[in-house]
Amino acid sequence: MTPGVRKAKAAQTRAALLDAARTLFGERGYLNTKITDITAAAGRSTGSFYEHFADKEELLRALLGDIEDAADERLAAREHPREHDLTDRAQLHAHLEIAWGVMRQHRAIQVAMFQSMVADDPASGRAWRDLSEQTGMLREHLEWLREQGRAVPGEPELLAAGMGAMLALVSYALPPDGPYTDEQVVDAFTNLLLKGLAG
Amino acid sequence: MTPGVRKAKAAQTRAALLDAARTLFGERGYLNTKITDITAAAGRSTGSFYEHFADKEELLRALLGDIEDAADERLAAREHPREHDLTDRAQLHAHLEIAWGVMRQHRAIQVAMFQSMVADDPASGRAWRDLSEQTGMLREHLEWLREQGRAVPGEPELLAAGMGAMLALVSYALPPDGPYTDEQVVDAFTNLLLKGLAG
DNA sequence: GTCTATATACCGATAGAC
DNA sequence: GTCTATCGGTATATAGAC
Repeated sequence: MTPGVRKAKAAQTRAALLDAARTLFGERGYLNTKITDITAAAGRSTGSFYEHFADKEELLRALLGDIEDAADERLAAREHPREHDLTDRAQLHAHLEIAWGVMRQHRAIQVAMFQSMVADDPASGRAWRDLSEQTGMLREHLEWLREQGRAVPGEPELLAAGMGAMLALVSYALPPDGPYTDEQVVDAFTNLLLKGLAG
Repeated sequence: MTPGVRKAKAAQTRAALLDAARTLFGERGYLNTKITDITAAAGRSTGSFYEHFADKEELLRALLGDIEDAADERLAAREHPREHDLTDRAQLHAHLEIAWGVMRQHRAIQVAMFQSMVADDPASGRAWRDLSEQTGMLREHLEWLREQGRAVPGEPELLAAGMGAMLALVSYALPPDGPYTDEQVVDAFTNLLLKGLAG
């Protein structure tokens, strides 16, 4: 066997592990999926796992690349400068639709990330850091609004985190075959955030 | 020793376990706190734990009574019929302030409940059930609004869950000594939800 | 690189003496 | 009711053959 072939086999194993993990994370969640479950589902041995990943968390980070690529792709389709006016219905709707769509399309990974975040030591501050980082774009749009002299209903970081929290937790909790369609969710939250209850 | 005294000692042990658990849940979270950690912190033996609780989850349910009592108490101060107009700034603010205050004052228990909920099998549907139940009051207020012929920006259950998700996850993530005061948070979310971004 | 087999560690839960 | 001691199950990670 040439080195190239062996390398290809290794890549195949790595891909099989990632695939199996994604499936299992979606079915039973991240925390309830053991490393031996992943290797068994991938048809590999336990020991083989550690040739590719140091632990389960590192595998999750590798999966994370997928969802980030998907998000970047959807965002690259249109330019995304700071100068987005979230008080414009169409622009707010587009932002929520993309965020919700990515979370739902890669639900297994979102579930895994969410569980991993919440299982961490609460005192580590990771949850707030993650939430703040993942809503950085929303925050920048709000900061831009404020720089334009427009009234913003509170601290941009706080508002962005609140909106992100709403989407993330509802997406985590709402079953895939739940009672509401994606459109219902996006429309409801667009209305709620755009005009608020007193619109 | 009379039976009465022995009973009192038992109650003391039970209380010590609950106290120790609450402290540890606040420090390291629910998932990272082992039963032996609780008994050690309470100055009792491992075996003694099972005389009072079947497992860690049952202890959490016992702690849950505390937070529910606190919420009921704050709500009993004023009547809380369905006929609350959440499009009125003062009433919305009051609701958010109470919910946020209870979560922050009993942060250890909220952290524990949140971790317990998220650690469960995602396919169990528990997360959505919990979220929906805990926001039942908001939902009823919205349903009442709708019955009055007022426009509501989406399905009441969905909107209520979204608002609850925002509060719950931000409260979980935001450190107790974080960069924002309780007032800032409540005001920001009141503004956001009352008038929305386009207020 | 992949496998089998195992060391290591940990935690939940119980048995039995007091 | 509380204690000490321990069993039993389980998951991570490694060692060594192929």
